[in-house]
Amino acid sequence: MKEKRRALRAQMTRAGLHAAAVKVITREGPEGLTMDRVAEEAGLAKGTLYLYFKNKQDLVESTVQASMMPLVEELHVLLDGPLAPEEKLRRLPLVHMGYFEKHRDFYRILLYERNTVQAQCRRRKATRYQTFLEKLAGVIRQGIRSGAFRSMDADNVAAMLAEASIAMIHHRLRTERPGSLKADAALVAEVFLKGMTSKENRP
Amino acid sequence: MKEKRRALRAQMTRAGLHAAAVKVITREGPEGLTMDRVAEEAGLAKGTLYLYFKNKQDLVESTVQASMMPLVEELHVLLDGPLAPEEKLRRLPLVHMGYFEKHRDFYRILLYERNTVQAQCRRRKATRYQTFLEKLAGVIRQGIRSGAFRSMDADNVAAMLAEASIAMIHHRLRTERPGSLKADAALVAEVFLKGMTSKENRP
Amino acid sequence: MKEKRRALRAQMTRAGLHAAAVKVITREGPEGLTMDRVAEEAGLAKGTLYLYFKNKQDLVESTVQASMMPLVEELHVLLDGPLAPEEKLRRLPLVHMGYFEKHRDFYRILLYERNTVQAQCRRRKATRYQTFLEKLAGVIRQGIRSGAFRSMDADNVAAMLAEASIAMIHHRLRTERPGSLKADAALVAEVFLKGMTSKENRP
Amino acid sequence: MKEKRRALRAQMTRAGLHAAAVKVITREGPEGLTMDRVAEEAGLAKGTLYLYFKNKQDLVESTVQASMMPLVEELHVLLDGPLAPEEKLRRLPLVHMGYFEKHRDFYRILLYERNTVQAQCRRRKATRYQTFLEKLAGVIRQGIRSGAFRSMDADNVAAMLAEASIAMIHHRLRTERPGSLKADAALVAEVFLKGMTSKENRP
DNA sequence: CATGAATGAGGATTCATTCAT
DNA sequence: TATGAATGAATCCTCATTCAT
Repeated sequence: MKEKRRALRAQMTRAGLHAAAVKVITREGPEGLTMDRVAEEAGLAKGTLYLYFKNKQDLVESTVQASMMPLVEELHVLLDGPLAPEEKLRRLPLVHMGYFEKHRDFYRILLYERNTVQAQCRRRKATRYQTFLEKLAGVIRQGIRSGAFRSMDADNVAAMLAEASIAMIHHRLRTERPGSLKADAALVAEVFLKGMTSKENRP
Repeated sequence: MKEKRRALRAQMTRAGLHAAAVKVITREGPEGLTMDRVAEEAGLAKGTLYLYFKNKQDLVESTVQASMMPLVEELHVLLDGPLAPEEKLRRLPLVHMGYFEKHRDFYRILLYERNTVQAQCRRRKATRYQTFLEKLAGVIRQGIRSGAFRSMDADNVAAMLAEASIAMIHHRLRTERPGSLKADAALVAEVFLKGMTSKENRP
Repeated sequence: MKEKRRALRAQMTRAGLHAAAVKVITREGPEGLTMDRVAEEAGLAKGTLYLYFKNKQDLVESTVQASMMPLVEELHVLLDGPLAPEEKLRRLPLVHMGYFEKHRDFYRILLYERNTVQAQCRRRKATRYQTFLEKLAGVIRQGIRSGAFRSMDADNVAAMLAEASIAMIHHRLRTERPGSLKADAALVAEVFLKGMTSKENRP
Repeated sequence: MKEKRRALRAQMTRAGLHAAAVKVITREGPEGLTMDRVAEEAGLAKGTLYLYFKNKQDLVESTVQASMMPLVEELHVLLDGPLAPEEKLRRLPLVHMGYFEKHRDFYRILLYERNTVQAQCRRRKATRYQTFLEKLAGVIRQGIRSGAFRSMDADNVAAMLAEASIAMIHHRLRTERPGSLKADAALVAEVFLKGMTSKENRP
């Protein structure tokens, strides 16, 4: 009973600290993410952070994880689902872009993670992003086998598609009054689907 | 006369410092870029750096500028050239990717810039990258007007294309033995060209 | 009645905390002695420690006191006993060394105390160790008066003897398979007894 | 030329920092040795310390080394010299004690080192103190072989002798008006020499 | 022009101690 | 009594920047 209460409260504080970290990164950039500022943003003392996170690294990883998990979940549900590969790819950009449309703050986190990826690549520690890319490549390979797409390097195309979506998100966030989200997502989907289809392109 | 001599020598020292900064970023990562290390790498005293650059920021910006200028030059030559829009886009990825294939060190700089860009975006300071994107969008608009491409948001597609190229570069750098550069560049070009052509794909 | 019960329970808790502190010092070294760790080792909450000890310093001093009291007791019994001075000194090392042979953990405490003593010396607060040394010096003086020992500075010899015993303890603890405790204690006793006897060694 | 100047000045600054560290340890105890205080004592900024020492540990080790080297030198000269073992032991306490009589501040350093020894023992890293003890044990073994001393565990006696000297130093430092240094040193020497001789003790 | 010693603000982390429950 | 969340001072260390030579 009491255990649960306590665990619950701890989880809430952790969530609050995640939120504070996101705000700080959004406001000050990744370099500006200091324990002091997170604590201040959260209205707690510096030392308190260390009751909830072992490290700065722990705080950061935990924040990234918490921010991205729902998206990753959605993406995996889509990619693992029963739809045809074409349909999966068609819907992917909307899911991807929609998430950051809802949670604009998380875009900075996404970039933050992408950079961290560089460093971790050396240590060969698989990141969520890489896992996602591999699954996406798998779907593309399916599409190739099924004849929906022409033969090509699936890993490369997967990376291209993902980055194109992110580019769109970036562009929308920087634009004063971006157009319809659906339209933009559809653009990404169409370009890639058309670009990947096999047959009758050269009559 | 003497003025020129001096100016020339200064330019050479600056170039040497740019190179040193690139080496340091490549070796130690962006976080590891310190004035100390750049000075050591260049074989100069720490204080000397401040004779050539006002700031660390100045050094960094100048280094990025110097690293990217040749590429930007090439890209502008291509985009401003006499070729048809389709042909320009077809050649773009090879130019883009080829540059980083030759100067692998500069890829880290590219990423470094992309991050820094975020901060500068707020100050509404146009970056080279944005200028490039706009020019690329212009070419795409031409293609749309000429009927080569179907109607779509040129700015968005420009960003997608650029980021897709960068994704390919990234992927190649991380892969042990990447395939042929030409093939990969062709993949990007084909996907986008096909993806952008107008109707006649759906009969 | 109830008063006594309570006081008894309090004493037991204090004893448990002493034991916990000893364990922590033994395991983590003097620097590693933190209130957190003592609490954890004792299975109590951090705050609870402050119900039993005013301070960290209080806890430490109390622990040292508790660890050394039995030894001090034994030593005083020996020194205050009815034996002849020579016999007292002969038995001293075995008592001294035997205690730490039985309670190896307490050796760390002994060292810990010896350091802390430095600081307290200034405050002229007599320590148990000093009291013991003075009593030992008294016994030596007796021996000198009785003609068993030759004339010399009793305080100095007392300190020498005590430290020599500790050195032996230290040496034994660091040695993989130390020899017989009795033999080592006898060595200390003999060296000092011979060294202190009066003339008749040079015929 | 200039190199030498610079190196010389650096050495002087290092020496000054050693002195500052010694002062701080003497004044505040080993726990009180902080980089801040050393810097303040030396009249330098915190950061400056790190131009001369990699670490706090580096500063400490370097300080201990610098403080103890002359003594260690003297001791080794004595023990490696041509004298008979008895004579070496007879002179040892005076050398040992005389050093700290001249450099009273270094006594705290000696204790500091002795403690650190504990920690390093586990890492089996031989310390100067241990090296000294081993050499001393060697001399004692010589004396045993030559028949000057009776048979006994040389390592143990070496430790006893060394610690007895230190005990005397300690005692002298704590006493308001200690007696003659020579007399005290002679006391240590006599007790041990007599205590170690072989022959005619039991007539 | 060049140097490099010195600075000091800033950042991560630990830990004794308090206090509301 | 007992708890444990919260605190904030203290500590080690880094690094951009300045300035006297």
